Amino acid sequence: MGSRAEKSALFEAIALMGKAFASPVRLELLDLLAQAPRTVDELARSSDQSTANASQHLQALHAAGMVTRAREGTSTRYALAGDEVLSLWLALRHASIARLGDVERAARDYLGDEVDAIGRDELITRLRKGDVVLVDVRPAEEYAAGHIEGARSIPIEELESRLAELPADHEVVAYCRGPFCAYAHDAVRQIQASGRQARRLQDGWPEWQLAEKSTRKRRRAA
Amino acid sequence: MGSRAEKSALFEAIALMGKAFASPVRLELLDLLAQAPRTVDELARSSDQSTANASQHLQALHAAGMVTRAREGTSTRYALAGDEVLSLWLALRHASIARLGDVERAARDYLGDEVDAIGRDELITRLRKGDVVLVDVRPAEEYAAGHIEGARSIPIEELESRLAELPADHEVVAYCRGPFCAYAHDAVRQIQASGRQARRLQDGWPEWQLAEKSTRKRRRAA
DNA sequence: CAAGTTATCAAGGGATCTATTGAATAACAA
DNA sequence: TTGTTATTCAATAGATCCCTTGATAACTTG
Repeated sequence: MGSRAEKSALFEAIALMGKAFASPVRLELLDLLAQAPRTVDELARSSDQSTANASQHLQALHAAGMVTRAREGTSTRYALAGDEVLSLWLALRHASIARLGDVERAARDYLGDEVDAIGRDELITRLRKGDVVLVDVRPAEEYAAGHIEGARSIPIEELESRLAELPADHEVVAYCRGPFCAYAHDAVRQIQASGRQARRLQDGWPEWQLAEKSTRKRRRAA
Repeated sequence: MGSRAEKSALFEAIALMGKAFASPVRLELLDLLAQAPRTVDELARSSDQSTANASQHLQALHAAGMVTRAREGTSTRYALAGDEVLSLWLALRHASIARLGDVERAARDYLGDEVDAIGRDELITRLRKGDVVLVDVRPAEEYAAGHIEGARSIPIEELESRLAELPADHEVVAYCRGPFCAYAHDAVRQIQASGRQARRLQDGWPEWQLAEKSTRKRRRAA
């Protein structure tokens, strides 16, 4: 007990999970799974990987305990293994933004010009007052897998043809997968171009969902 | 904007930090730095690595933005780069405990039999009532670098000879580096063997410190 | 049962990572 | 200056990781 060998074994066991974060492909798969469970094929297509490669990386994530796997007839559906994993991924993203300038630079390149954002707290009070319309611009399946209460689904590809559904006299808030997802940025630009007021929610569905759970827990404790 | 190349660049930038978690040696170095800043030589000795190897890993951590480096005369002192990094490390440890059975098994092997633990909330109320004595059993330098308010320092190596300093009529709570540190476990066993009541604090100094900061922030916001 | 999907397996070349060794450098003290 | 200590650099061999390719397995549907 307390020997070097046993201490090393401990850190090696943790590094097994750490290794899972060492590949950009796996990170992208995790990011997709943070929205909704998906099959290998869907994940491979969304991340521009060959099926075999996506499958291999998913197996690595599975071995690291980060995703669960469920057979569904002819296909296999992978999902994040739990909230610990989600918050770990969000913590990595957060820390990398804070510490690596390249991440912010890469994000700017990918997202284009910054658009006005609104924070969680402000959105909650505005929603309570009823003077904003909240729009989920992710694909319909992701909305179906979970969304912010009170949001309506208008996938980004349908937005242009459904602009008329949005009120002209209220501000519109759009949200999507998270701070690195281009959908909400695009949506805000489109909505603003139509003469309406619009902002994007600072975070996306995964962050919102985690925040909900932790405030609920804190309230229960108090 | 929004192209595959730019999206890949984004995930590659994040993976730069993710790669830092892929090696057990680097994790151990991080764990040591979570207690207090240290020089290369100290880190190498504490982690049973050659100086050159420790230096190389520290440089990798530095490139990943996870540690800062400061020259101090003839030596170089490394420190965690910020709270985001600390909470990221704690999140990894937490998720690995939750998801990888091997981690818990390895921890049990390293720590020996479980001893009674006390949580943060209970400790706070007991401290307020003044009916427990809180002991920091880490090395004196780590106590000096930061400790729980109201704790007294009795490094584990000195504990046996200083048992008399502990009151027999109050419960003693010992804490150390964290849930994977053997010091508090050992301390509780020693104190109990001397006929006193003792428990270990569930978490260690790093967790406590982060929790302090986040409750303070929440209170400021409210 | 045959054909078609979907996912995994197996093997290999190329890239990357790791620890070791020994030399080089920087700061300081005598 | 010369020696001492603390750290980094450079080179290297061995291990591991990554993606591709082609075959295989599991299951569904016609």
